[in-house]
Amino acid sequence: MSVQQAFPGAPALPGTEALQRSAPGQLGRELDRMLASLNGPQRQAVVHEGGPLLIVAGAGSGKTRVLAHRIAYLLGARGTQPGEILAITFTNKAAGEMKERVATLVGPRARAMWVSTFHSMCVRILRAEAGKLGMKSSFTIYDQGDSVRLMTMVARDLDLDAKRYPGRSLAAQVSNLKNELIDEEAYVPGTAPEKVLAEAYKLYQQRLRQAHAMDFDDLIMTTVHLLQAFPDVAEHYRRRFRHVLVDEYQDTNHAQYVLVRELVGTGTGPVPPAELCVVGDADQSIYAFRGATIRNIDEFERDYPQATTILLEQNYRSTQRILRAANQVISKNTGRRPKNLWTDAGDGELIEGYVAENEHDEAAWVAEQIDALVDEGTVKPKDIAVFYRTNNASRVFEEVFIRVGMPYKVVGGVRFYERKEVRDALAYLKVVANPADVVSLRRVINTPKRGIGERAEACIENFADRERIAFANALRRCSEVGELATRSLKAIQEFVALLEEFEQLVETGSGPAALLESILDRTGYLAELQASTDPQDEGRVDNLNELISVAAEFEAASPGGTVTDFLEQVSLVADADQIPVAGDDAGVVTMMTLHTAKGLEFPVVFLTGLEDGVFPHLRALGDPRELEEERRLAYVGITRAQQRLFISRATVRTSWGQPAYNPPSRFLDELPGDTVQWAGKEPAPAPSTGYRSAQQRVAATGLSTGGLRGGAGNRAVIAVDVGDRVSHDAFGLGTVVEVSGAGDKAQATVDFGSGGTKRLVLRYAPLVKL
DNA sequence: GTCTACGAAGGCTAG
DNA sequence: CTTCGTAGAC
Repeated sequence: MSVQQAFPGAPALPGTEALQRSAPGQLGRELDRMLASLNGPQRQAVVHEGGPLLIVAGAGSGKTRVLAHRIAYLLGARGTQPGEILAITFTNKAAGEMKERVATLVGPRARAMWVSTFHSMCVRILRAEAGKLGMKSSFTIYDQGDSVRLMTMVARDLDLDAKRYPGRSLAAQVSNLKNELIDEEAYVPGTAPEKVLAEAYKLYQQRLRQAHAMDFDDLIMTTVHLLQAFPDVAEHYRRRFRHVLVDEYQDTNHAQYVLVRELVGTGTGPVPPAELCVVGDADQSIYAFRGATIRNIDEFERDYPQATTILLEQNYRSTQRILRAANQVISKNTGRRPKNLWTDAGDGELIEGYVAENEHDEAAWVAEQIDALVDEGTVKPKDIAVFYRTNNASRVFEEVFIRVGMPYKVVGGVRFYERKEVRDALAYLKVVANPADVVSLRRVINTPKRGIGERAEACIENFADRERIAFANALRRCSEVGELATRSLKAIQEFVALLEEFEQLVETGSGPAALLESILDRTGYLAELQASTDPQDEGRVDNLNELISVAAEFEAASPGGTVTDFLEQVSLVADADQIPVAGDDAGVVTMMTLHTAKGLEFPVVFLTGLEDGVFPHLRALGDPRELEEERRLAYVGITRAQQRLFISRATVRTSWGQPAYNPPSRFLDELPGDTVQWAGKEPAPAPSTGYRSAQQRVAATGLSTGGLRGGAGNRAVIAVDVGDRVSHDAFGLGTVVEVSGAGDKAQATVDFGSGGTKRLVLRYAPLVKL
């Protein structure tokens, strides 16, 4: 780490004449006050000039503040123009907040900065440079669902065995290749399955091009290739962005890493390299599954030999006790740069733990604790967050919260934009904005049912192939197909007329909201839902109304915004973008996955499902590297808590419709013993008798538990048959060779291969059926 | 030819 | 427990 220039006191203000004229002296005082509010390393990070800067920011060490202040300092004290700044954040929400913070410091000219996510930034560049790539600037963005659907179509066209090569898996592999910047030309397959993948990759890319579409990973990869293939384009952006700031650098993948490098430049051309500032914490890297690699942060100094590293270890968020727990857990990971978070905030209260009988009991306990905390009057629901490892865990909490009348919001999960009706409606918009978009076109061609079935679709496709025209054009020329039934032909003609009507609407200046309303009305989509007796469809109507509101809001916020612009905004939203904004009211309890929780903080945090097989996730148990990632996830979870941390696990949990006896999470053993106070009893594997579960207590105190399933009296035992493959936490994989007894006394003899043959009581054995 | 109902299969985290 | 694919009914 290089020695930093001491805080320069009252900084001179070179090159900000305009500002100084409008606010003489005031900006200087503002900057002084701003710098004085930072600690030493933070201040160094803010005022650092020149070479690449790595800020290793521990959890809660004020990195967002440092970034915002650094930008303000660049603008206020170093004469940087807002247009020269590119800041890349993790979510759109973070980008918005960053912009706002800077705006309060330097005024409305902050608007000229680029503050966005990687994906938004790439879309912006790609739309501007689409011509260079032979694309229309109104290209459609395919999300994961679209990619999988397209890949499934590709696999079918290649006559691939759907069992061996599911679209989902092929799409995932292609995604991984793109994250490594390996395009379909560069990919060199070795094995037979890889050759199949290569074929699928090629055809998939061809179909994307025909549809004028890009998938999520294309956005990054194509931007990199654009910058590499067109030096003039690269130079243009390098001239423009003299400062590149990247947040959450530990979550960048290879493609994003190269993208940053290309934007910054090496200075070998006519433009000197931009000033690069990255912020991150290797201990909070939790996105390996989408290609993120800690390497990027660990090797920053090797990638940029001139780099300066600044370590932020003082934590302004949590109590010392919470930090001690977090430090202890993360210290079990190997090969990490040692880091020790500290605070002068004092010890704080003990972490409270609870061993629940089952997941319902766990949820009831959480609800009970929240109720008590809110009753005390010290915290409001909005101060409280409940975290879980996987989205499906939210359901049980929702059930209990609804029952006890606790206001809450689930962030993420079955995301709004992934709901069927919302996707259908958006698919119509996509088709209108981009008729070449086959995936969307085929999604809506018979939605709602209008008598264009599989057969008719195949006829059109054949015709399109024969005539070498696009599917959309074949539809329009359906009368020439010949082999179509009159009935189908009529249906198709009506559908085409409908599409033309919508296109007409856009040409006459309708915005996305009006178009959406017209689509839902004229296609009969809304009418069908309203006429339905299915109670689920009521919610669907609500969701569609919500979507229209979103479109109306979009129009209000960006006048003149096109349908394409609206679709872009909608496809790039993140889970974390929908976290409720803190107001003056009591707000609601927030529930989310640990992944979504990254970057957030709450006075009170509940960390649930601390069981081996849940958290750490089952898929990570056998893999030390994945286990370390789970541990980082635990570290992220613990460090979200400001004042109070509650942790819980369930002795038995229903998963996949089967009860599973999960052992305590190994992370529990890694917590310092004196930081946790276990409620009710010691953390023992078997539930003892004679204590009342939270579920029973909730029932007794009038917080009715109604018909909670899987209660204490209704203990289910894992059902296995001879020949079943099972997994045991300690013994590994095995095969059931004998079953005896019934109910609680049921036993199974399991052959664990090299692990020997064991006789297990199913009631207690941590056995999972495969 | 198209729609609906049933059985099988796969299940995490996300822009 | 959900989503997908395939078989039978309209």
